[in-house]
Amino acid sequence: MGNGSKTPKNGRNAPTIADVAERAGVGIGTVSRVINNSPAVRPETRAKVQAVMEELGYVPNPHARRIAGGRSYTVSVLLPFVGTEFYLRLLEGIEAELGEQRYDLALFPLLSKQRLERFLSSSALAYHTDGLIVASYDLAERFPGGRLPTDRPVVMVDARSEAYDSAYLDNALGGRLAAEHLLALGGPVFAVQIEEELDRAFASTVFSARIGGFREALAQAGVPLPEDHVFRTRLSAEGGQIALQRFLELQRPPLNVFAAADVVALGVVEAAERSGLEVGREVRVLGFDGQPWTATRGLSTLEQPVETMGRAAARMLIERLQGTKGPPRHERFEPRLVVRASTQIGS
Amino acid sequence: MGNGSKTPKNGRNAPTIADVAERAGVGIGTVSRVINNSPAVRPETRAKVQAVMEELGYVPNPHARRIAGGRSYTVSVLLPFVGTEFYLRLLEGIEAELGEQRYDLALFPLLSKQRLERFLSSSALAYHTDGLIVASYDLAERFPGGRLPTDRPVVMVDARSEAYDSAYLDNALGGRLAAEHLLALGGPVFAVQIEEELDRAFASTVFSARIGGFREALAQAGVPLPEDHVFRTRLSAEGGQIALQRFLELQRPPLNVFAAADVVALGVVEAAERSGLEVGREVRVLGFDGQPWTATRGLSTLEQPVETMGRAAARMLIERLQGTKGPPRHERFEPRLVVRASTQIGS
DNA sequence: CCTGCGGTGGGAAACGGTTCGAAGACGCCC
DNA sequence: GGGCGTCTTCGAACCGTTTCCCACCGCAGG
Repeated sequence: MGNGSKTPKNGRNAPTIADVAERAGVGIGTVSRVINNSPAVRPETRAKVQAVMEELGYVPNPHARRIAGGRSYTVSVLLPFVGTEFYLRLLEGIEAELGEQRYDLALFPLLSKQRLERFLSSSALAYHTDGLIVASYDLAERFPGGRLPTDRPVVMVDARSEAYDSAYLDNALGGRLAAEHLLALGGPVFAVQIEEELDRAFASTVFSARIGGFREALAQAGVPLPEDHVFRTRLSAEGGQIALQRFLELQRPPLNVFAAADVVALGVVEAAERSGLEVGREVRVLGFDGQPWTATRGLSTLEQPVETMGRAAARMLIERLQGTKGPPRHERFEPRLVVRASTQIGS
Repeated sequence: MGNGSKTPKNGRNAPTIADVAERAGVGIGTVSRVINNSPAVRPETRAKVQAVMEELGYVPNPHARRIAGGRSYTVSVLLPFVGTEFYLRLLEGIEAELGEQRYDLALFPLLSKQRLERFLSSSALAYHTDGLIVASYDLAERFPGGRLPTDRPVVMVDARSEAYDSAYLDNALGGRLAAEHLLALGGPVFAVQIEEELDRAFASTVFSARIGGFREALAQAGVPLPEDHVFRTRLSAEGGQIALQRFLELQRPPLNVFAAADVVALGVVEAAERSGLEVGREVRVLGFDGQPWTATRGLSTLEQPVETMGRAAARMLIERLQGTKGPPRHERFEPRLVVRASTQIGS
């Protein structure tokens, strides 16, 4: 096996920093500096090196980076193990921001508490990462001292934490906006609440915050929400279908329904259509999340800036990784009411 | 900051192989051989080294292993992004087997096709692992040539693939067993089928195989299954609730329901209880999966040896990693009927 | 013309492991 | 007693990066 002939193609042995250096006629240190955006490189040199990297398809080996530099340029993202589009969008945002800073991410689905603890303590995993982004759960509060047993920086997203930086949505505000909107339409108001035990391992509070804000705004307007106007279900479209059935037993159309999540709102719409009721007139439905498909289904919703929140979280983490000190910072985001056919008479 | 005093505790700087070697009075090569179960170590030496490793809390750095040895002793597990207990159990099995061989795993939730392709091609991730275990989807068939674009070994679990080793359950057999059992009870038979688009990114075939076997066995017994005796829903307990509602519109109790998944069967049970019907007599319910909680809920089910399948998949992968050649091997597993109160008259 | 200095670039050392050639210890045989 | 395997063990070399020290360059100032 003479290794005289280079095989820099996407084959078994990838090109190394030495290959790049040689081909570009510079030293390995210079290549490293280019990779790490060090300012101490002349623009022409940088361009030349980058061209060679491109040509050779060079990608720095993260394991080597980790071992040499102490950092892996990788962050772990801990996310609930539920299949919703929300997390897809959130990751989109996180990844966009991390990518610009040449960071990678490793996903860690939160399947069980046991697994989480193994992840955090036993260091044997592939998750030897520089920092953590935790989505949707305030994991910190379930550990003694209110802090995760790790010395790496942590940022919360879609959740607020006292102990760590966080980027979160004002869910209660969303509930209040929902109340205002539905009240303006006139007619009785109902709500679909969602069980917090998302995946029977961890509990989130977003849904109760949404319904809480809703209830509060209604009360302030002098229209309290009766208990039987609230239906609780697990997170599924079918739960929304059942909810509307119940509501129709109590009340003849027209009626207004606020669902704490778009998926559930979709079920309400499905059930209405199946019952031959006109959505937007006889049954008005307002969801929450702003999932992409709500536009084509004509579903009114409270849109949250998911990608933006993801980016914000990633940015905060990177700043911490670069040494920023100081008390936890919190970025608050607001949902935006998007009115579509499902809460508008006719088209 | 004199570093004269060692801090081998679980602090910032973990002990290295050199620390262990020094403390044990051996060379680093010997320590490495102990770590890797090389036979060329005297038992007493091995014991001594292991004692020191224990004492120091030494864990080999996977990045260093990867860089030095070419392997990372880590395998990726690709799994659908749905929050079911099935995957928890599957991972339990996989992890048990891998752990015995000193391998770690990195989870990769299959959120979208786009993300999968990035994972497989762009090598920049932390997922520089030695092999892949793919759960539930025959991902291979969606790539040109019917093979994943990777040269690392691949094993399928809970799915069968022509191109790769696989450990899978005979779902059709489960359906047939279900049919036999329900027929023996007497009375009309219904089925709840589940949408294959588990998480709207990838499609699985397990549910249609289950219902397929069910239908086939019924037909053979001369009791074909009418179309309106099959209700389709997404995977959720509420879907089961709605299904029973529909069935009760067509048929007065007693009736028998086979649900293609335990979660859905649970919904059927819930709906029956809410309607004041006696489960096991007026409504008989049979699930599929053998989730741990079925025991306490008295739900009859087709139990699958999930952990065992996971172990089998991991074992096959490790063998491949150790150089085993040859055509794809397939391990077939069979579900086992567990009869409980939900398909038994009285207690 | 010499000196000093900021801006660049080169490459040795280090990171924490694996691997492999070499060497020591020991027992056996002639 | 010397020759020769076998069984263990040692530690240097290496994996692909980062980091740091030093050298070099060109230019302004004395």
